[in-house]
Amino acid sequence: MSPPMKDLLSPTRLPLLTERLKLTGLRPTQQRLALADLLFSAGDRHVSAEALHGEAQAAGVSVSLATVYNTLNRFRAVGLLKEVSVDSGRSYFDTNLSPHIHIFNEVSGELYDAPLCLRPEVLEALAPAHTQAVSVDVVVRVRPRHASQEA
Amino acid sequence: MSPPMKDLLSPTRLPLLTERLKLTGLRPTQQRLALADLLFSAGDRHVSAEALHGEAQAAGVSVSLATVYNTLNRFRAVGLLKEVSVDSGRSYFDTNLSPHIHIFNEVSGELYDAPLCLRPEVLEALAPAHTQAVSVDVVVRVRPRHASQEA
DNA sequence: ATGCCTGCAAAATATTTGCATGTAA
DNA sequence: TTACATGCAAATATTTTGCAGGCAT
Repeated sequence: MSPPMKDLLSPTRLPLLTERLKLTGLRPTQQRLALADLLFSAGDRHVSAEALHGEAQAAGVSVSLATVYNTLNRFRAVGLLKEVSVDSGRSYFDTNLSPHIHIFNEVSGELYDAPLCLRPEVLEALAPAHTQAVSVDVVVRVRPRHASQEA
Repeated sequence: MSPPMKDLLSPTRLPLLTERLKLTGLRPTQQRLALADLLFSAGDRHVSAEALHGEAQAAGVSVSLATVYNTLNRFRAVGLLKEVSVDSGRSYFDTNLSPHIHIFNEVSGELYDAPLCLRPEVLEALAPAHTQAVSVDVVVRVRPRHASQEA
């Protein structure tokens, strides 16, 4: 007996998100619109599938975890998201599509962004023969000062 | 009825590997010595737990996958290996301990090394207040030229 | 002899897939 | 109407853990 999912999106953002999905060739379904709203309406975000699922539930959106995974993978496939491998065993998805550096606090789990200044010709020069560079992922792992050595 | 594991290691490498493990505080057990031999006797390597387990089996070394995981984690904990997050959902361990760049071919799965030139003060400057940089991981993802867009 | 190490299996975690049903075009 | 999307559950995949027995010191 929950309200229709569309009512959870503001009339301002709904048409924009709908258009954005259509441009990628993805159908603007209710679940995709709701997840897109959570992802793209609040600045740059780094989320795990589990975390996004939790946010959706909290927002009253009915969506299964499998659909969250499928949606994140589709969004990545069409270039709406980047996947970040900062911690093996768990995937994070990043709404910041520009080349940048991830600062990962190994103790708190926080993930910050920092700008990356890398001339395109340098990136291309790194690719071995007969390959082209697709992206560069930089992760700087930090700890609180004076913390112990081991994870 | 397999031969003693020690016999699989050359008399030249055995004492070196034994000493290396002792220096880290790890007991030089047969399984650890055999895995260390596979890891450290052939230049820089990038291996997954599963792959290393397979190599050990092929070499006639009796070792369980759980022990491979435990051993890789211990080796990393004492600084003999670095862990690489190039592909979420699977861990790779790297015997090259110096700061460097990973060139990852997304299509073939190959992983190459490239030197990283980064002044230490630049790395430190990236760490937010009250944190210190522990390491920097750079992964350049490449594809064969003219390959399609999607993973 | 003591305490760390191993093997096995089971548990824990993370992600993908099959299929019947639902929904956008 | 037709093809694509969703939900659910089960299947996969990866890694960790508990415990009885083994081995290095």
